[in-house]
Amino acid sequence: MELTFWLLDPSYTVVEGVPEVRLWGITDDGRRVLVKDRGFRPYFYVLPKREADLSKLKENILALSLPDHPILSVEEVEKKYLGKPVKVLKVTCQQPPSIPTYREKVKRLSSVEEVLEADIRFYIRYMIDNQVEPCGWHQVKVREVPPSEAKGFKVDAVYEALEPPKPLPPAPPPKLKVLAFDIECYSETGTPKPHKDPVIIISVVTNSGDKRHFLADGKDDRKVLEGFVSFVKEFDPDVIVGYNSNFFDWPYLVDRAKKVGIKLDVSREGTEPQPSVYGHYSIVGRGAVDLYNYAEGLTEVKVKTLENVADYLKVMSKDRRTMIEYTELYRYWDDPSKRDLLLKYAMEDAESTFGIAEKTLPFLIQLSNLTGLPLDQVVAASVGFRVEFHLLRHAYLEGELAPNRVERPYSPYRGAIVLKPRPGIHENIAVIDFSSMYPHLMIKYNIGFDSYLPPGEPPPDEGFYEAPEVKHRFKKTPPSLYRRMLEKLLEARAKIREQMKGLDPHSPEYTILDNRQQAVKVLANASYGYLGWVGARFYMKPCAEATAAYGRQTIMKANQLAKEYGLDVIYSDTDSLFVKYEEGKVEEFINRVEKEVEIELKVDKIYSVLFFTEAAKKYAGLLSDGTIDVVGFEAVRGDWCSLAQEVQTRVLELVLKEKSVQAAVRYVQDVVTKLRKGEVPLKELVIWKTLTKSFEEYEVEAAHVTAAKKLLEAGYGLEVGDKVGYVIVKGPSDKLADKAMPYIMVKPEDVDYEYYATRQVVPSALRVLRYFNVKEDELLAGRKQTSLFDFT
DNA sequence: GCGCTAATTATACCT
DNA sequence: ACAGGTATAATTAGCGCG
Repeated sequence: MELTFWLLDPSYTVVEGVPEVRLWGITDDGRRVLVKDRGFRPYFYVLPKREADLSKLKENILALSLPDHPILSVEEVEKKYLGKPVKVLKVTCQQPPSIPTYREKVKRLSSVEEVLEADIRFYIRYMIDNQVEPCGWHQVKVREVPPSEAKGFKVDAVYEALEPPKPLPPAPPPKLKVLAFDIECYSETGTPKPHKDPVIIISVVTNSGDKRHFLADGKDDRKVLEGFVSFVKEFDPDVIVGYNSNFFDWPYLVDRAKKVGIKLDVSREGTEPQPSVYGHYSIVGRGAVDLYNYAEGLTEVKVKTLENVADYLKVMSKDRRTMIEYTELYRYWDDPSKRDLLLKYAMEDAESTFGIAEKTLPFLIQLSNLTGLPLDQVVAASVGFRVEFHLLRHAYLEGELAPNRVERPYSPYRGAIVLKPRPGIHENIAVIDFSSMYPHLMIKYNIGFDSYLPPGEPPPDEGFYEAPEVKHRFKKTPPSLYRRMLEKLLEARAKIREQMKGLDPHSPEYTILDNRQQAVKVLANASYGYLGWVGARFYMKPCAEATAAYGRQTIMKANQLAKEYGLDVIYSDTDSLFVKYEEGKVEEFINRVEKEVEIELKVDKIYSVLFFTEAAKKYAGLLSDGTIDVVGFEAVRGDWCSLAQEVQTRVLELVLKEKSVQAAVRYVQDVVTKLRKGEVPLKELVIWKTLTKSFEEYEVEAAHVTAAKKLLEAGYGLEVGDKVGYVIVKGPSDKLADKAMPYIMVKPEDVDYEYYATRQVVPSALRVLRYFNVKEDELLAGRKQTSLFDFT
């Protein structure tokens, strides 16, 4: 029979010595199913040395075969390696776990140059080779496995694939069952530890409208764990989402369940959550998604707490949230009069998580489908790996072998051009930029690891492109794999955007397409950086270096033409030009540049008023709708206290919009006065900085590090990558590092308000106001003198 | 040892 | 673990100095 299903989660196992790929999915009629395929075998490639005798090598490899998990075959196949045709041996084995062993043995054979693609996970290999796509629809010929033989699989039906599934054209995903959860633990001393601290609450929200708590019995958490497990089994979610669940909830639940003797068998094959690739927890048959991974990509949110992210995504407003300090949680559990509040708080966490999932899953589903990484993995994988898996799919289709991942020393190269801005206020400025400059340059000059012509190699008849300055050469034909891949991505995006035009922006069709085009954009934009990443399989520095060099040439050309057209360039960074907007001239200029460099150029924004300091990468501009863009300034940097950010934002508003330096000065003076009187909430004085390495690795004493040490002493778990919130207090010495206190330990009377006045508020205001002759003294003096002139 | 500047370290931003 | 370019603050090293 034929079955149509949408692939949610791939896994595999070895049954009776045979590898079995397991495709967990949802059918077009809404049944949860498992499709098993025992027809696929793991393999790797052997690149022989040039002088090697292939038939001899074949024999030598086969001689390594062990009876328990044999080598099934060694065939000679034609492939390409970095664009060059090669004869390689494909070594097919019986069992995936034997691959690493055979790889090591084969590698040591004298006539072997390299072993390739031995480290690609079995079910990923299966999907690549059969063009099976995660989060995509497929059709497959199957035989149903009788229910009596399918016990232990928590699905509506189990099938055996008679041949590999075939992908179907893109269509909307099925209705997925989504469950969001969050746990609270009981700890009187800092971060809870699973060996001693129980789970007291698990709150759950589902998209069937269910919201409920599971509670511990006092400090006995057996009931809460059991309740949760049986609820998961009963609701049977396709996707389970948490927030920081990879680092907290799942490992904690697993440890706790073990400790109290409860089986956390929440997967669709009755197994526990397992730690897996990219630091994520996998639950077989479901998509376990940690939305913190998604939040890591939101650069606009500086401190990525659940509350902040939910607020930013308009899922749950921050000022309407029930907040309880982590240190206080246990008191709320112990005190019957406060417990309801704790339950409310816990539920709001689950609701926020659920809300974020609703908004982000459609995009993540598209990203999974496009890259070929399973949903749970694609969320956890970094940008580099997303690009890489997408690339692996292309490489396979074109017969290109994937190089091995090797450790390389960091090796930087020259990048883009940034011009110094013209400081001060400007009016009517257009920001013109090249669309997707790097991808288009790579296409135009056929850049790629397979088209690269190393020094000394004779050029082909068809000719080559030679990059400026760096002189790297690339064959003009055939089109590089990178070029074809990027063309596909850019075409796909253009097509999607065309389709979107006819649709209502609020319709589900529109949303799906929008998510798809965003996913495509992510990949296209990261493709240039990937080639210069020393961790990349397809690392090829000359490609990245040449692309950057062409980029410099292109923007320089545009700058030169702007001058010829009488356009005043005020600033330029990488692929953008800020020019005085003169309508006719700008259009003519754009046409000319497009003709010369063959890359689309467009007016991105027009600022009615724009402000620059002497510094590059910082500006603030007023748009016609009255909004102000702030770029690069302290106001958008997460390592300044929010009071200083607020002050700078307001100052920019007063200067750009109200055009009143005087009002800005008065405003700052008022804030300074208030600050000195202690009338500013402590919260606004917290400075957040990331702990980027372990304590021992720091070479100097930094404020956030000393604050972090104090947190650690008090029992709080802190890890590399965490943000430390501290406040500067009147300290034992003048050294700032000695005066930094974790904000949760600070009393308002301890605060060093002079620090905030002289090192936070006034500097951030002065960054702008000093261009209008405002002096530090004036701002610090409080409101006395009336000031100065306006620039208008 | 003191007071200064220059160099180094550390972070977060922009395209 | 996508890239390089840039700004900025704070700490530390280095230097002159009876």
